[in-house]
Amino acid sequence: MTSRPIAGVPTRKPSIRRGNDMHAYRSHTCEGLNKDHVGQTVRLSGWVHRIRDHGGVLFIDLRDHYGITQLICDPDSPAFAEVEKVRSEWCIRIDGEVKARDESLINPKLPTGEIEVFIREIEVLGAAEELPLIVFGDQEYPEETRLRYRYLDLRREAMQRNMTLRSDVVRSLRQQMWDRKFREYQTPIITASSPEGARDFLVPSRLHPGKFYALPQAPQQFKQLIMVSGFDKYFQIAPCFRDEDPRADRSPTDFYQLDMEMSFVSQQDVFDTISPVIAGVFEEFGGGRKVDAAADWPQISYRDAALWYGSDKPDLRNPIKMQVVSEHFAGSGFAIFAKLLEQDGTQVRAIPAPTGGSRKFCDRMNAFAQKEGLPGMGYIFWREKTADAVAQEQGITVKEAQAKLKSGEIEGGMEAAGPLAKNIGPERTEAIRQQLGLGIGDAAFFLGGKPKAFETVAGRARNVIGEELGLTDKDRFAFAWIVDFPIYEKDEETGKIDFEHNPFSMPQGGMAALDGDPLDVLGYQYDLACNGYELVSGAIRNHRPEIMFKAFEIAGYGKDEVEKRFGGMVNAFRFGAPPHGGCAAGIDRIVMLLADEANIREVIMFPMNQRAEDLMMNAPSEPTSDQLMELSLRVIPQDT
RNA sequence: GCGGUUGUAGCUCAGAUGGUUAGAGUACCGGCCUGUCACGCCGGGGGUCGCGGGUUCGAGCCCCGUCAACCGCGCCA
Repeated sequence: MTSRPIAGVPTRKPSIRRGNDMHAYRSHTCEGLNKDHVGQTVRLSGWVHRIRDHGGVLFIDLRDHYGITQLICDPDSPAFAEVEKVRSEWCIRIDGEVKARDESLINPKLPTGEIEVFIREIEVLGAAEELPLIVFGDQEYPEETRLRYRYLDLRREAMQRNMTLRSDVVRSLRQQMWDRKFREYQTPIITASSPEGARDFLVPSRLHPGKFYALPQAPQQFKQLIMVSGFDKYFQIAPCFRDEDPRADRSPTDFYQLDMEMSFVSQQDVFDTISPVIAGVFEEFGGGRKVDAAADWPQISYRDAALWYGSDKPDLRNPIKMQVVSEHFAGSGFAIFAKLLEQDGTQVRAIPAPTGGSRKFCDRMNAFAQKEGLPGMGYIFWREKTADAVAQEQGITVKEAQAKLKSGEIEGGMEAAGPLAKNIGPERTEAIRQQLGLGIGDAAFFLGGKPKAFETVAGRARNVIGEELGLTDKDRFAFAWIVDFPIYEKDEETGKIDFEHNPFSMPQGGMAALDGDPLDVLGYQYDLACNGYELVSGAIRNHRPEIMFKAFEIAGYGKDEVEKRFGGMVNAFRFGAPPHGGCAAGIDRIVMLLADEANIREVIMFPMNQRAEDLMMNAPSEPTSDQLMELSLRVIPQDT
């Protein structure tokens, strides 16, 4: 017997004579039968996957969660007339006899391909109407249809695989955390609104008319309080609720994090703890794709990441690293950049593009930059010297130049092409080439201005260049810790200083650091980037009330304000708070990467659509007037 | 809120330049078929070409508006 035991299903072999003792629905699963069972009477339940009706004999592929078994029926069976009626996706139960297939009829594609079950009896457990989407095969369907009939979509092989993968990943994460002496604790789902960060989902209170609870954006304050409470190591597979607009890698409404926190630790301790956990699931479920060893994950400062990769979640499968090349353009003949560099805070940066040395490619990238809202992207590319150029240099005809190049009489060598090269002249061009380490067949793109203004687009260009030139290694998970996030940022318009990330992080240097320029203050705050996604985010927390008040003061929040907003937590810090820190890993994103899906909805059982609607359950929906009354709420009609 | 892409049968898609009754595959229904495993063969039903307006003798195709889906920007401590 090779079938896995099923909960509630007896695993003993049923005998023909004891057929009446059989489990009501099945003796085996649809993956569990093989030639060892030949001659036995078995009972199977599942869905009609595919029917092949030959008139006199008909075949049904019966599918359950575990596999597929071919059923066969012909007029010799008392059930034949009933069996002829079934259609795709009917849920049925059959009794039948396991028969060996003739050597020539074995289906090597099925684990059960050596046998088939001759139907003696059939019971229709659930008939199906005409289907809005077909479970069999891998035809694509509009997402709207898939979401509306999610239970049918989920029956499909790819979705069964994604969801079981997700379950397995969560199991593995839990196990690894337990192995590291963490315990899982639950935190409230209905709590108080936290004014920082994303929009909250509010929950009206019936007992307190006019007041609202909120769904937690993360168990952030609770896990810190758990540390103050002395539990030392906490984790939770935690639902998080944020009222954000969705993206392909971001679920609206709710998503799950592996949330963890630990006491008496430094930043490096957190890395050392969580890195092997993350690496572990990627190794276990990565399907053989390369996983950077956790010990080798680089730690890159936020500032360097912005400069080198134009992103705080760089895709390090792509080897391209941007560089500052301002000096080569300052005072050069390329007026646009030369003039630009006279302004404060401006730079010219280069994106080296090895093997990108063709005008066609460079023009395409330039067009990409323009589409992204930049004036354009200057470029230089290096190629074998053309006969034209040689002729001009030597004062001979092009034909002569061609001949001399061919005979080897003249060394061709390298030539820089593109409008930029002409403008800045050969020396500067050569200096740039050497700095970037490029050669014949390569190109470089240039962007200038205030870094903030072009950095993000430069990062996207880097991605596209890496993709198009095939430089990005698709068969790899590349990780990096991004560290040293600034605590504050300045609003470009208002000039106001505000928290750049979250207000709970400990500033590097503690209280003393807060005396200088706020924009120079870095936090013990970090993200883990993988293949261009932010997978983990965390910090060593600020557990010192006096530093916290000072930190808030810089961002313009008075003591009263802090007491009001974070009173619960700040109060707790007055009673012997331990130093602590942690992080949270996005489970949906991890599974998305492992499943090699580009959209997070592919790894969520019942996701919302792009407009945060649940098409299957019809959410959100209008409340009844009774419900509103009870909550002391009145809906203001939207004017259109 | 803004930008991009898409919208033709239940589904996937085809319909050069505007021109007869809008097609194919698949699914569905009926018939035939005893070895298929994407079974095969014959027949059938199924369309306000997202919706509204305009240009034209004539619009699936051109123009304007609008709606929806997805992707992105803003947003995401």
